[in-house]
Amino acid sequence: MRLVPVTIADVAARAGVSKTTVSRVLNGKGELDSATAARIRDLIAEMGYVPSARAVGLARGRTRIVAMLLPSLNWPWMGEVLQGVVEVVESQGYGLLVFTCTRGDESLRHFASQVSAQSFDGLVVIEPDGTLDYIATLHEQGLPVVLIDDRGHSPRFPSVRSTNHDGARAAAGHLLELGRRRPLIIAGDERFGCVRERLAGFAEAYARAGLTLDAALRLDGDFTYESGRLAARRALEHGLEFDAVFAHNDVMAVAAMQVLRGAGRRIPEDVAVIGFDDLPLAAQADPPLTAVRQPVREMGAAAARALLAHLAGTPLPETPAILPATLTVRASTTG
Amino acid sequence: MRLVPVTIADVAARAGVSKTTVSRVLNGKGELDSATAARIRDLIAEMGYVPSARAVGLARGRTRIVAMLLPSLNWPWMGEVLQGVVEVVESQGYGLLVFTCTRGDESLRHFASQVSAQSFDGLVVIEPDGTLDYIATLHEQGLPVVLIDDRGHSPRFPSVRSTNHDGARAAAGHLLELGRRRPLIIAGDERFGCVRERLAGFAEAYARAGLTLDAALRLDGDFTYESGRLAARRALEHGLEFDAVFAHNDVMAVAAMQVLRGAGRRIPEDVAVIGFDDLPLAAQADPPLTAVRQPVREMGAAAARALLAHLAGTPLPETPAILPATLTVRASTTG
DNA sequence: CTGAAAGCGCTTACAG
DNA sequence: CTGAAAGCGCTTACAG
Repeated sequence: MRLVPVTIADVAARAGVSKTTVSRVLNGKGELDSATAARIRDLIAEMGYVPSARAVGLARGRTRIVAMLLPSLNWPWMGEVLQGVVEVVESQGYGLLVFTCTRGDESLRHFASQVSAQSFDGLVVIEPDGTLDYIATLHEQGLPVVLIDDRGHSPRFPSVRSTNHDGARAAAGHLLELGRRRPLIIAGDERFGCVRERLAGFAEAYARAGLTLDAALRLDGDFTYESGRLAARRALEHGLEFDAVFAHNDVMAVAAMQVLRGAGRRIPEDVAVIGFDDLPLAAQADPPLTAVRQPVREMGAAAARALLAHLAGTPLPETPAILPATLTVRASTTG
Repeated sequence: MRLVPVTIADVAARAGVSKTTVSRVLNGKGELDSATAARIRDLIAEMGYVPSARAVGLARGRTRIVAMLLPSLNWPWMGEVLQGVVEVVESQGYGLLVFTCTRGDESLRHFASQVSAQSFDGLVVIEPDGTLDYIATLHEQGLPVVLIDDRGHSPRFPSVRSTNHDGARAAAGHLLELGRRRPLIIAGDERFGCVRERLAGFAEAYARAGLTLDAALRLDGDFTYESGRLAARRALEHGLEFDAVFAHNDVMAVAAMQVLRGAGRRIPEDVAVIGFDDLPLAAQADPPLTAVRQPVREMGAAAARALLAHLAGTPLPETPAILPATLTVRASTTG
């Protein structure tokens, strides 16, 4: 049965009409006799006819497929984003093609050739390192693109982002309420806009309270578990005095908690700890980790919705869509 | 430029040859004058011509797209599997279409319609709950399918799995070497073949050592963090005596560790703990968790390789491909 | 309200 | 070694 799929010609023949007519009931275009329309509809159901995606795509010049380009699927929150994208895409009857960049240039070549082959109608992207200009080029050439801006790029094409600044400010506000005046900051790489925003938002809340952050209390990590451990160890070795930790992601926060505990610091009594992202591992840490929640799944869904709306005719907004990052309080600060 | 893509007709016209000839150099079929071939090749490069995937697909009756069907992208190891699949698929010039089942029947309807529309050439699947028969049907109807058998289905179509039995036996062997004679087992749902295999493998090692496991020391979880905590709490409340924990995944193992520690048990001195899967969270737990490693990424890659080989003409093996699950020893047992 | 015909951009016998 | 023509399975002016 699958070997001899039914085509529009088969349906037309059995209905005794032209392919044009069948095509019309399929697409609901043009006025047609309601009786024959009903008859054809029944026949379609009975024969289990589904138009070939390939043929429709060629005839219409569209694939009804959306692509997602991302650095790697190994990152902890990548699954969440993808889930947000895929649900929206599927619910509109589109397919989702996934491209990864783990094999460097070769990955990118493969992706580029699929772009040229017009394998999809639009693109949602989380920037693989160093590809922002390339993506901008695609956008300029007319490929509908929406960026999920996890790094604070603020590009000159449509994007979705979250309030890194406000989220960090909320974290600082929470620590201030708890009377913590000497927070240790375990930051990410400052080349990233999101890192600069988080640093600024955090500092702003302290400044408003009339406090200046001690520059010595800032250590830079790279978002990995190991770098979180390292930062905490350094802070201890250098004899830094701090009563809180604000890490730029959950993994570094958890790593720091472990090191501090191992050194005899009580959490949160001696050191209150806050992470960023609020992945499942935050709630499952010991003690459960207070964290700024990034709505990654919603960001994926929002990006997909914007892209699909564009494909349906709505112009893409040129200003980024901004979703709120909010604080989730747990025992690592209020135990 | 993207708005007026170059076609094979454009290349043929500029080269002063027929489309047939261009097609031949594209596909390397038939013998053709090496000089003209070279000239056309240069022209193709110069014009940046890439054949339309839609047109090629229609003409050849193939899409060069592979689909992956899975329950949800939220599961901790799903990203790893997908990564394994996507790398193989991309390296062969195929595209990967991802389908999810988070929206229940509607998701499945969407997927089914894409099957009927012949949107892809083959399928890699991690079984969404209750779809095994449906997938078997697809296979019978001629759709090339490979199952990544995470649950021990042992279906009657091609699959990839890991040695649950041997992995659990290795875990037990390790505990026996450490002199642990009363292991608490936090199992998964026994409806899953993988759970039964792990129980059997674990028991076998103890039996060989002349020891019978105390049935009271087995509690059932459902692979979630909460169920791991609950099992550990129950064990404590019931006053069960145990000197080790073997959990059927890492998350439950970590949850149990936290509860036991909270109750004053030292790990590993009082209780040695072993998980299953060996996700990043195992190495990042405190103490680092000994775990049976499931090669999920390799399983994804193996499934993709088998599928692509089949699409290229090699018959699919009817016996499952079996990858080894091995023990990674860390401080939760040997601290 | 309906159909014949051209076209989407390729591939593939077939003929020379 | 090369090309004309048919075909893949649809959609879409155009005509009636």
